[in-house]
Amino acid sequence: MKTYNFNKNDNLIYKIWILNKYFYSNINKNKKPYYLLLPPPNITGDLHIGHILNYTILDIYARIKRMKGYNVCWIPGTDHASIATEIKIRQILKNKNINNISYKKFKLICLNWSKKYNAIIKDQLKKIGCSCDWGKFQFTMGNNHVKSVKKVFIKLYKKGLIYKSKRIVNWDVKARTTISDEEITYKKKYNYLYYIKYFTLDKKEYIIIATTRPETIFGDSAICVNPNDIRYKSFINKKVIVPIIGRVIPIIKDKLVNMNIGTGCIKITPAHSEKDFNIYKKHKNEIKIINIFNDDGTLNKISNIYKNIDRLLLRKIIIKKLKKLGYLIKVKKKKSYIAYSDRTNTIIEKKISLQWYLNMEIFKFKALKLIKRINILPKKKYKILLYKWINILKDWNISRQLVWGHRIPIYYYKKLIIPAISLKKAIKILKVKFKILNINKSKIKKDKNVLDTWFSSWILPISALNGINKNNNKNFNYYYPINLLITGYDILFFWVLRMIMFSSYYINKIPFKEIYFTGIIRDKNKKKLSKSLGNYKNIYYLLNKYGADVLRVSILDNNHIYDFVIDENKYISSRNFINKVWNSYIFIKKINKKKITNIEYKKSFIIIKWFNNILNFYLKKINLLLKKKEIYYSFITIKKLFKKEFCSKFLEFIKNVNINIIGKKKILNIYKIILKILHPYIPYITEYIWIKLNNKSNITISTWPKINKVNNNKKIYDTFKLILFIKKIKLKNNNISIYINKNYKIKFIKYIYINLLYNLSNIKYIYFFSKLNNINKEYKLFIYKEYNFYIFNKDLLDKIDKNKINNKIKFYNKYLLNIKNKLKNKKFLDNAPKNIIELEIKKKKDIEKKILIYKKKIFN
RNA sequence: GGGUGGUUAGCUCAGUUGGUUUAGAGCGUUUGCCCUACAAGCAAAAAGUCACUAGUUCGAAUCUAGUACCACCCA
Repeated sequence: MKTYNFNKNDNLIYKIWILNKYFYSNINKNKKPYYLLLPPPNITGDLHIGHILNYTILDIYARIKRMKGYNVCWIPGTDHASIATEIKIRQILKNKNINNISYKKFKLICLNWSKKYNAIIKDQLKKIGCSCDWGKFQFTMGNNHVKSVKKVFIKLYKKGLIYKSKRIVNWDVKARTTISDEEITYKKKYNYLYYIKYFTLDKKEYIIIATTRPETIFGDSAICVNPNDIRYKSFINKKVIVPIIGRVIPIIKDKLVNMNIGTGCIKITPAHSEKDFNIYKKHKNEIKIINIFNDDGTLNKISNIYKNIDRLLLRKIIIKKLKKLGYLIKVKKKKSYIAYSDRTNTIIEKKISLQWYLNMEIFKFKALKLIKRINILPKKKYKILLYKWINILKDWNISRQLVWGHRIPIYYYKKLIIPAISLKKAIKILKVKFKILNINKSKIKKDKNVLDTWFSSWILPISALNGINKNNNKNFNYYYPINLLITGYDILFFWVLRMIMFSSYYINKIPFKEIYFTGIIRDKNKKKLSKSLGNYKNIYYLLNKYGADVLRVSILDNNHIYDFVIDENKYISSRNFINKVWNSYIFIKKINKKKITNIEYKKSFIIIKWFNNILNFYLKKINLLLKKKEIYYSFITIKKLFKKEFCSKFLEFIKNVNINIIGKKKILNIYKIILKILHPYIPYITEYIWIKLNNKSNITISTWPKINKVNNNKKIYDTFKLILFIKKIKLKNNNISIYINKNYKIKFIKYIYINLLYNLSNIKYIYFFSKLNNINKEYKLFIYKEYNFYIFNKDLLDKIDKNKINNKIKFYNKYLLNIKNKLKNKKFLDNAPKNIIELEIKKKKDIEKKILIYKKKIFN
């Protein structure tokens, strides 16, 4: 078979790995632990190529470390993603025209959804080859995790860090919940500023306010001006009438009002603006809070005839009416930034609301102390960013008005607030602590809010080892902290920073020793891959079309430190690469063992020795790159080793000589080393070939190749350099004779090397000369570094276009002039290092010779 | 408005301490080859004002500043 059949093999191979428990990890004091955590994907849908980027790089590290003898424990998991999942499910229900669903039923639907997608995600992770310990799988709504989250909440609550407070929050009218500041995107949009008249009680005077939101007049509590504003001094403490609704409100003064924006005079709606709310707090005695919205963004009872009309529609109605009644005097177009919800892409409303908050000060303090110990890769910029982020952190709104998520473990009984892990515990506390004996169970009420998703994922590094339910358990002490966390920089704030804060506070330890940030895969328009845009291909589609190894190569073949794009070309070139790996196996298998002469044996032996040197060189380079965590460069190097060195050179040479049993064994050893190096990057095909080669054990548990001690034989090195050069300039079927300067003859004096030269580069004759004059003018001069040699080949040179040669001569003349000027420059000669000057002189000589050759070509 | 990153061949990008780079690779294009691993292959060719301007330096794709465009993050 000429192409590799991944569909048949990949599943089978994964089964072999699982059956042999290769990825299973338990405490082994003789081995160094290597703890990895899979950044849990959301269960909102299946995985896309963006996830695969992180997981592939993680897998490479897991496999290399395993091969290097570490006890690798890679814990996989998924995130229940409370808000994202809930929105998704509600949307699906809405499309099916299912409304008014009960709490219990909805929760059940969510649970079934999570079961379905947990299974899909697990399957996809396995299909791309992730070597996770599946026995340790973590779902953020799993039993162990739910317990841990509750425990953490209660502990923080008891310490007084969690509190309830009425504040202005971001309200997503579609999802009907609060969302955090981080879940908001500001979009540049044109907006209109409306200038509206507010008359005083006697209707003789009026004041003009400018607002972008005329529909909020129902919530107007006051008009506010800056106390230093001369224009409005006479108005202060007077009263005005709100247009249309006729409510009387006071005019107050506050320094928070900017005199230069609009008319310098604003209306105050404290329930729906953070700034207004701040002003309200200072004037509590003078004004009231009026909430005008329902949870879905329609107007409430207070608006009377306008109730249940959406706010955006109402705006149009109100503007019309204001215009008709003569209140609206001016409309101004204005560019502004409008807040949209990341979750539902709807305009965010500000709303006053009672929410749970977590005081972050102690977390910030503890994290800043320990963050220095974390090694941040690949760029230092993220470290600066982390500090910056920590410092601007406000108290965290941790409650969400959703169904799907961790219910806040707080129970209310009459006026008592009881933090408890379960109803049973709450009753016990009531009985024991508060000594209430006749408890009316139906009057115990649980808090209706759920916790922000990140409140459950920030404890994951600890809770995945059950370190919260059983602190200092054996597993936890052995594995913690994570050795290397790999994740996209986009969740730096949401997740990474919070894990650092939690671990620092809770156990006074860093959660991970090292963090490696990757870029993000984008589409051709440089947009993030997202489910709502649908700008990516399904993973199953790609797996079926190309297979896991091709997918991995397509990802690895980009510098993933930055954001990048994968186009169809990448998949095709990666497929070609995998195919070549497969065909290298077929070729190796077909090598015939023959009985051969001593000279033939020596020839094959030299080729093998030469390649072992190359292999060592590459292995050193790859080890160094891996140590520096330069994963992209390591892959590029490995690809080059396989394609350019192993296939194009080594295997091509092998074709030209006969091989005996010993030779084949040595070739197989080389091939096995190549496969081992390739294995972490393309695990499936390498394992398949490994099995086909009749190895007793699997490549997954083989050891990483060591650098062999091979004598650096200059003679071999020089011979192959020359062979490769001749191959480069020689076209097939051209009769080439080569003349080598006698001074260098000594290098090839041994028959065996001469023989190899003939054999591998297909030269007809090799002559040695001592002086240039001795050579027939028919021969054309080529220069190869330190060797002077001539090649006889009329056809080759006749083909060369004279114009092109002229151009080349021009180019080299210009270049030569540069070098000559450089060498004339005293400053250069004084300042530049000796070797650089020597190099320039050498360059000059080389180019002069080249020009001479080209000139000869033309005039001959 | 503030910050970060980018601009190198038709496309996607490398270029790791300024000098072993006379700017490279893959894909695409053109040419020649089905020679018993691979046509998803091999061999070769064409293709570039390194965005622009100034500066530092003996020497700049590389360092500094500014400009333009693109993208992302934050408010």
